[in-house]
Amino acid sequence: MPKIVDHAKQRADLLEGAFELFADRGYAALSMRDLARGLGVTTGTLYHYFKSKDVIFEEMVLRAVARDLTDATAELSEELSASERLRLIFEWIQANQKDLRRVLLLVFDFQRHKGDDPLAKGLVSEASATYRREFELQVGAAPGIWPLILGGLIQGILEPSHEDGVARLQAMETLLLGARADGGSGVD
Amino acid sequence: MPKIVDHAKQRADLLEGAFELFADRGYAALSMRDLARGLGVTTGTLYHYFKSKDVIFEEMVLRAVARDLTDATAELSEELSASERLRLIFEWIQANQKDLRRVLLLVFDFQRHKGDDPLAKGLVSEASATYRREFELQVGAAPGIWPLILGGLIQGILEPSHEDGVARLQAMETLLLGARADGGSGVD
DNA sequence: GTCTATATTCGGATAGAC
DNA sequence: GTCTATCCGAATATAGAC
Repeated sequence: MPKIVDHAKQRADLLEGAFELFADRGYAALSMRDLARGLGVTTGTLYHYFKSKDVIFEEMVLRAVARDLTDATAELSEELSASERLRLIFEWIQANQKDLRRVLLLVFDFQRHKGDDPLAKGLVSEASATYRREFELQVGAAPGIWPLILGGLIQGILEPSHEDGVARLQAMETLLLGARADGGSGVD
Repeated sequence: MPKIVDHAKQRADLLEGAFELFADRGYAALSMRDLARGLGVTTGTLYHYFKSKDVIFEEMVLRAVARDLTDATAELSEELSASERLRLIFEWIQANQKDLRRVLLLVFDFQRHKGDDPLAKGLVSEASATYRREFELQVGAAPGIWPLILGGLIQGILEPSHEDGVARLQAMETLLLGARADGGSGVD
């Protein structure tokens, strides 16, 4: 009788571990060999569960996005105002900013390595849009708020010493109120 | 007497060409051989003018920053209001966004390759701070405006199809006015 | 271990000002 | 012709992949 393993769970576990390894070393620099070694399996096992390095990367990204969205919105209830939801999401982002920055850098490394491969671009823009849409669903689509979120993360990468999350949250609230005052249909 | 070439000009020309090559291929993927070949010289020549690949990269970045600042602020006069200056700078950024995005991606590639080398971090944060300080000098330090600039560029990298510069400019003007109304001492 | 590719070095060739 | 900054590219050393 063959050894029975939960195929889906094994895949999920591998993807989970792959995230840490990719985030640390980048897409290009992490070979399948290193990935396997870091996961405690062989390349043969990896290829048994996944068709290619790209497939691993793609599934890992989609998984991470889904987990983030669940996690970030877990405590948001319908009864909260847009402003309160914004504050809670902002706090989640601040708490997870280290990981979020690693993801951004990983995505840029992936993009660079793939040149202008349309598949890669599609994955990146789809993942990015998923975050953005959920954010706009939660707090409204006031122009500028989402780029301000992204910009805050980038600023933290570029100039770690020069950060002021509180001021940025206030700026986002200003934008939120501004859009409300307009007549509400603020579309970015 | 020896052959005379304008040493400073030759350095500048090499750095100029190096920018295009680095921006296209990234820091890690561009070897000194390829760089030399792309510039129409040999590695020997390169090392005659520069101590190392890192020095080339650093000088090239500082040069590009200086050129950008001169270029972006060329048409700004003292008589313009902060809001008008913001608009002109924003238009310059929009016109040069393709290059600016390439520079951002290049910097991220450099950072990844250098790990947490403090010299590399210093270069990146110094360059970033130079842009930011000049911007704040020109339009004021209203919280959120600078990250919003960065975020717009990043959004363009991640989701090229979903861009709205006009809305972002309006958001920045809102933030500018908000800071003014506060009493003016809005520090990010 | 071998093989490949890299950043860097160095002894010599070249050009052109005097 | 002399001199030397400039330029060349094979050689070196080192690192990593396999």
